Amino acid sequence: MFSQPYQPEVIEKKWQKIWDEQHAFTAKDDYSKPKFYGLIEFPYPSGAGLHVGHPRSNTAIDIIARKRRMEGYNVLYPIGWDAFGLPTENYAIKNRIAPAKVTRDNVDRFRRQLKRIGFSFDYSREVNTTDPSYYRWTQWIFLKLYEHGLAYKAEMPINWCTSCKVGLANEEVVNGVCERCGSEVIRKVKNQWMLRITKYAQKLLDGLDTVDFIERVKTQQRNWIGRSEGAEVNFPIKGSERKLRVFTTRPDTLFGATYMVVSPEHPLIEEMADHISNLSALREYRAQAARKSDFERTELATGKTGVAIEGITALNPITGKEIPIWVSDYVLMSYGTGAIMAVPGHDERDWEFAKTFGLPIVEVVAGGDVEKAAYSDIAEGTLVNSGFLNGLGVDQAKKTMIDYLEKEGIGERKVNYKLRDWVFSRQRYWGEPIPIIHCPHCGPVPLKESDLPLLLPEVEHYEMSDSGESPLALMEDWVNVPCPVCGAPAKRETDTMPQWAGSSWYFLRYCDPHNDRELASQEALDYWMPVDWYNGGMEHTTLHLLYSRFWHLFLHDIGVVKAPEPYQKRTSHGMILGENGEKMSKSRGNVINPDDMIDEIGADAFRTYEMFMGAFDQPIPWSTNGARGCRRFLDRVWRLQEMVDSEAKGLSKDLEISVNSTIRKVSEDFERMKFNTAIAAMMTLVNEFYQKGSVTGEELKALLLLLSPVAPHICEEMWELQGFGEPLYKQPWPGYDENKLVADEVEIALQINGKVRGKLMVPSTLSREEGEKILIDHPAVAAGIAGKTVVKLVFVPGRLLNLVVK
RNA sequence: GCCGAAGUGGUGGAAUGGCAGACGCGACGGACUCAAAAUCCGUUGGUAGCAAUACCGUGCGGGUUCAAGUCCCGCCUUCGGCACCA
Repeated sequence: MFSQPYQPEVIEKKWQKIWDEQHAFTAKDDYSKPKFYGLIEFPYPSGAGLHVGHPRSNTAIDIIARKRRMEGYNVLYPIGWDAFGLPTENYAIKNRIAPAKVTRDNVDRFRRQLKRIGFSFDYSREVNTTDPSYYRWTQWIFLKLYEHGLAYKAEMPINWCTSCKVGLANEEVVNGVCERCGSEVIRKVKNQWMLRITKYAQKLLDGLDTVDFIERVKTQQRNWIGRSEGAEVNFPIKGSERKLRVFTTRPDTLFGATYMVVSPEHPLIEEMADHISNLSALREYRAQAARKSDFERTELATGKTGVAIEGITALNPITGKEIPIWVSDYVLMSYGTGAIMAVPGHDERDWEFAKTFGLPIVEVVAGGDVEKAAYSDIAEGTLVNSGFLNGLGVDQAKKTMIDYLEKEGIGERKVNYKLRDWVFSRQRYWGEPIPIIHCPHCGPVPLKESDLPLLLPEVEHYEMSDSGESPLALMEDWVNVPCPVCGAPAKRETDTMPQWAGSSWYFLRYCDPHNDRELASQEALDYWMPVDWYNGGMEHTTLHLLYSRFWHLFLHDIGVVKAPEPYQKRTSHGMILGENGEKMSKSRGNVINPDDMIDEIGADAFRTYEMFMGAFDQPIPWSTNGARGCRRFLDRVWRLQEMVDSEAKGLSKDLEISVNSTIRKVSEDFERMKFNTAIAAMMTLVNEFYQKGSVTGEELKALLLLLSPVAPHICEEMWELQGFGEPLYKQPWPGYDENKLVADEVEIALQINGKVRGKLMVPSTLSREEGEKILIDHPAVAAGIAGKTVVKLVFVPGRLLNLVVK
């Protein structure tokens, strides 16, 4: 009689050691086998340690990776550390410890925590973005981007904390105030490194049609890129050669353009300063707009402000009518041309502005009432008051107008994107140094590839300087170098790269992580890429996921990688909330620590609960009782060993169907990430074993194989205790018998007019005719149809018989 | 305002247009125990009924269908993201 207790704390350590010693999960460099590359977002090793969100993603792909190995694939399931970044630097400043040391400690703790959960990572391929042998290649990619004109320096407004006197990353600005000191954040123009991601806007959009990403990821990226089609049109300025160029998506409404608006920073104002009579008012307005914080700007988004430019007017190029030019901060310098033609009849913002300042509103699309509201319906409206466009629908009018503009040389077709270039500078210490030297004679000079990596020097203080420059600026020995071209005294770039740099290509490094000649060998990249399945958080959709696609598209264009897109499939998990249904956070006091949970119920039960708690793609509150329920389930699985019938061969007759259909359901559900229903199916099977009171060796084998990707330690241990042979991780994934999925007899519902009147066991091969007879004869049905006429009979084999009567 | 996701028992959630509530949590009852814990067995949407059973029930209002949680039209609410993008 089997009586050993289930002790996860013992067997989990035991099997982790065995897997480790046997290199069970090491990806092979055998490029002849079919491969599977599963990826999760590599963690940022924060001081707080692992939280319960990490294991949700990791376990999901771990299940897939373990299943793929059993299916015979050569599997790459790597792990690494995205270790540059602000929290580490801030912690280092506060506690006076070197960031490199903080990172080392945090990585060690994270690795220990992850190992405890039993993920089948290939730890021999670990990468760390702060390792010079890694960031050497991050810098190399930067040089390539620079060489191809995709990295440039520009005056860009950044977030500026008025109290700390430092530039802040967007992530550090919370509700318009500084995350650290709580004071106001304004826009300040600084010289910044930029990456020309906008050049890839169309490719980033087109690529989405070629990959298997969940729809909401595609939609969010499409919205973020924000493609819009229209035209750029030149408006002459009266009595001048200067033209004012605008972008519009509604060229059809050109006849209704009654004024123009330029953004406060528009160059027109200074260029035509001589002709403008209220220059000081305009400059004052511009200064005011600059002083506004982002927060204020959105707060004020309801009301419109503006100043008319006095002294110059524009001409509507179609009607020839003279129209005023205004300045307003609702027009952004960073989109389109920084100037618009205002059509108040058919644009809500223009309408509001016109009403505020008493500007004329002309209806050019009939269908609404332009005195009451802007009419912007493009599907219904018909053009009026528009000369040669009259009577046309909006779509047709757009085409006709653009053709006309191009023929007359007034304007041309144009596509615009909301996507902005990527601000790539941080005035921070803990990031990759940008490998550029600024020479007073030669301008920016890139380092030679052979001089990489450009090491991050050790400094005394990690605080930003008073001028808002990186701490590197104070390192005179490091900063002052001769120009590599002319030898004149020059200075190194002191900004560092943002955290997104290292994570934009880490999946390539995993393919060949120890290569010191190239970022990865061609063969390794050809074999492993693209990533077959990438799971991660929705919060990265328009950041990391977009940035890394951009880098990969670029690396494809310069011949480093074969395929344009890095990820074949992208899925996303729902966030785990606290027990009270709120987001987990220290301040709310509802954080669940995975270590505590594992101490109580073991890693296998923890993994099982992470997958069982609910639909994988939905946000879901944590329930410690629910997690304990999963431990109970594993206890029941363990105790199956007390009821093994060692005499019985194969599957017992009455469980054949259950076992086969469970194998099918679990196999299919794992692929669809329906882990909760897969586990439910296994619970049901275990309940059936208990009903029967015994289990055969074959039945137990099937269960252990199915359960092993979810709860690998207990399954390995039971496999060994039962003497089933070679370790479980080396076993093939179970198949099922198509002929053993349906019972000979099935229960069907008997319905009258769609209402259930009875249930009946019938042979599963029952024909429509036989069914009809049975139905009519059934007492419950006979009573229901007495005195009525049968109109129709609906027969769904194996499901129901429905009689329609009148 | 725009985009997206979602509203089902006390609770987390199941359900290719085909018997709503699988599986788990909680609760209740029973067995074992001196007792408790653990474990095992059972009950658990609502109303009425001793019962068989009947009626009602998937955010709200309509519709399509023999049949709707599921499809269509019109709303309401919650959550997430974006937000003056011309």
